[in-house]
Amino acid sequence: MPTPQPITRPQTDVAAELRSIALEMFAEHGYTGTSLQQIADAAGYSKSSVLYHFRSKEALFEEALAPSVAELEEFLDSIVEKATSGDSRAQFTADFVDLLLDHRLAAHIIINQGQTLSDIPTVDRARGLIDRIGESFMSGLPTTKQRIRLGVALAGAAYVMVASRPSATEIDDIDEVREALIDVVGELITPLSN
Amino acid sequence: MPTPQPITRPQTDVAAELRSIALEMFAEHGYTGTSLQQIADAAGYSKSSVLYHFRSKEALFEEALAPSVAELEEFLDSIVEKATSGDSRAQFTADFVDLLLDHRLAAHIIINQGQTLSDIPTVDRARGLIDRIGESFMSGLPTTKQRIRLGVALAGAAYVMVASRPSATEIDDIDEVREALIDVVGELITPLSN
DNA sequence: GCAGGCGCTGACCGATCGGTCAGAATAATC
DNA sequence: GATTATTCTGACCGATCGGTCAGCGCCTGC
Repeated sequence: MPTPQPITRPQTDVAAELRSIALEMFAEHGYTGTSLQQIADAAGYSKSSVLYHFRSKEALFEEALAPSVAELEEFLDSIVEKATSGDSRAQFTADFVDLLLDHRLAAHIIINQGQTLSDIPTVDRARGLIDRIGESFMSGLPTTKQRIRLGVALAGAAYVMVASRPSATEIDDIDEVREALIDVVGELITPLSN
Repeated sequence: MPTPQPITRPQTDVAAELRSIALEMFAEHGYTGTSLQQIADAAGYSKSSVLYHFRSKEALFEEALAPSVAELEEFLDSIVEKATSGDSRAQFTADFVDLLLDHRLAAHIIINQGQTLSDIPTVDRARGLIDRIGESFMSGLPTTKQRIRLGVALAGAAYVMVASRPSATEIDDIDEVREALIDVVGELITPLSN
């Protein structure tokens, strides 16, 4: 007999299911381009039911994004601890690419729709975190060239992850993508002279 | 007396004005996030008036995007003529960055909202053109690594141009941006071995 | 059995969406 | 000045938007 969960641990967490489906649809069709009705239909519930689990569309959006943003924040804090230990640069790049890959839907949303949705707190916070990457990683005031290299690396990586050719990334070539991304991001993010 | 235009050449082309305003708003708030009412208000006309000049919202969107897409197509044709003349690589990169800068709103829309709006003919055509860049520029079948480098370059550049820090790109540092973009795009797009 | 809470839903709300249409206002033609 | 196009607009349309609410079914604890 499998250990029965003593406290409430619904084997099918409806809220989590909705968050997952919503995140996917927000990434694919945009926040304004996705209606609660569409999310409800995709999940097999009624619109009212979605609004029973989440106060509003914006609340659903924020909760769907929150875990990824939290992990990004955690990642940044761990980076600051290590400071700029020099040779950990390569490790940072690999970890960062893995973070992006793990949260590619959220990353895609923040990068592509970030400016549009900057009045949503979680999105705004995420954008601030991205700025922190630049500040902490590049010594002192970043030059225009450095800012552009970082921007190209972030937006480019986010785009490639979701838009990679036809549809969803196939599992068998994800390692190839990962390797190529680490390569190109590392190249862009390494602070060159000037 | 300045030469009076013999045929109708309205000194203030309302349709062009609407296209311009609409393009800006579509880029900033997304296609689905921008309503005809908002465009009309921004232009100082009524919604009915906008629909007098354009058959539909989608038609306005397509016409606002069309000139940029046409110029991209022209650019690609001129590239094919030159074939791969080798040393013109640098020239290509500079021309390409200039093209992106000249049409940065349209580029931003196509890159960021392209997959969402791929059912709109002009957008779909533009995405096809972008694919052509990859095919024509990289010899034979592009490897995963090459495709990713191109994707990063395109999406990254498009992002930087519109999202470049606070708001609209200031005129005085546009040369600096241009230079940095040419540098980074050139670096990414140059087909390395493997 | 039954009371009560939880998950869920349909009906409904005001607002706004893209779009139509008849007609007012303006400009051009004779 | 009268006629005719050309712009432009308010009123209106059905559909959909995000969101509210009363209540239905169902499981649980007594």
